[in-house]
Amino acid sequence: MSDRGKPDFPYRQHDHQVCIEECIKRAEAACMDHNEHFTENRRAVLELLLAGHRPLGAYEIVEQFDWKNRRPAPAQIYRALAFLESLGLIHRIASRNAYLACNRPGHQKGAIFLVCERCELVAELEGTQMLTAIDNLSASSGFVAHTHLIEVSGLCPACSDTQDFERAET
Amino acid sequence: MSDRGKPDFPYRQHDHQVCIEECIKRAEAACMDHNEHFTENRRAVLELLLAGHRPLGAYEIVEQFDWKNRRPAPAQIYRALAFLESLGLIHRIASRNAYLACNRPGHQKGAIFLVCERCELVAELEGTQMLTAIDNLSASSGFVAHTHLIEVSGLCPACSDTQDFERAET
DNA sequence: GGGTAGAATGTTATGTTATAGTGTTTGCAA
DNA sequence: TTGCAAACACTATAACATAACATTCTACCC
Repeated sequence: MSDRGKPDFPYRQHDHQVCIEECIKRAEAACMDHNEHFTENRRAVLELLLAGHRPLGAYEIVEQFDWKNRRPAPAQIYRALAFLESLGLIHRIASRNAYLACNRPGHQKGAIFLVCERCELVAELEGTQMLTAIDNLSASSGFVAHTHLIEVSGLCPACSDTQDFERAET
Repeated sequence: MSDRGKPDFPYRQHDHQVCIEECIKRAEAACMDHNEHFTENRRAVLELLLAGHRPLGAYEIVEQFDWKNRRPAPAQIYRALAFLESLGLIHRIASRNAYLACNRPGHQKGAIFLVCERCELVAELEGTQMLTAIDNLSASSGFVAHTHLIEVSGLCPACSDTQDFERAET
């Protein structure tokens, strides 16, 4: 990976194992807080999403799901996804019809997603200020904003660096 | 429709027939410019989308399509949609899996969509400044932005005004 | 006019994403 | 131990989208 002078793109030089463990811990805590169960099914789905900072389609999750040698039906995966999303533990990437583990704990709202067209890496930026600006713009039209969707497609630093087609590392 | 003090939300007090005609004219011109044909199929799809400032799903278009008493296959509709989108005459609303006629001629890029959760009306705002800000934010992470998706869900002025469930007018 | 190349359309089939509906199991508390 | 609610299992189907290939239309050249 070439780091020459590139700015602080998320995930560069991070310890992914620690990252995963922290996310799981946060998930457990969030379930406690909401008096919900962090069941094995839900945990398995979250773990698959945590494997990389790349969004997975629901059916990719179905395929990769190997807990107790079972291949669950889509409905089961969608239930887990809906649950995890309701707790702000994952996000749906609308432009890809895919799901991504959240890495901004405690900041369910106000994310901007940078989606790499080449390696599929997705960075989640804090965008509260941006959202405020958008809310103001909406409000000036008399529109009452509830939820926001901001997704940017392009090339991540690693991919815009390289000319060949190797994938950026997680 | 109650107008008391509400700001300039798009489509209020506009002549929709004129609006439609202008869009059709622009479509014809755009096709001329690009040396493409504005075929009856494409026109029919665009006209359906122009009927209201609401996004239609591809299969809604299939159902409403009555040109020459034929009911086209989805593929045909998707071809027309892809064509119209390539010319910037329509937009895809990702959060709804639906398509919307463009009403910002000549400004293919840089739109922000305000989607009413109640009446489904979609306003398309000029958001070039916002996009520049987002590009700057992305760039500070070393991300090279190509395309943007900004969709806001909420309530349009008419719907946030009313307590009952009648729909806002087109 | 006739030929022809490319665009557009017609048609069939299938791939992909998402949810509805119903019944069963599980965990927990009265 | 019974009863309840949450979660899960399973089946089916809805909803969205594209692949592949045949046919028709259109513009243009001879």
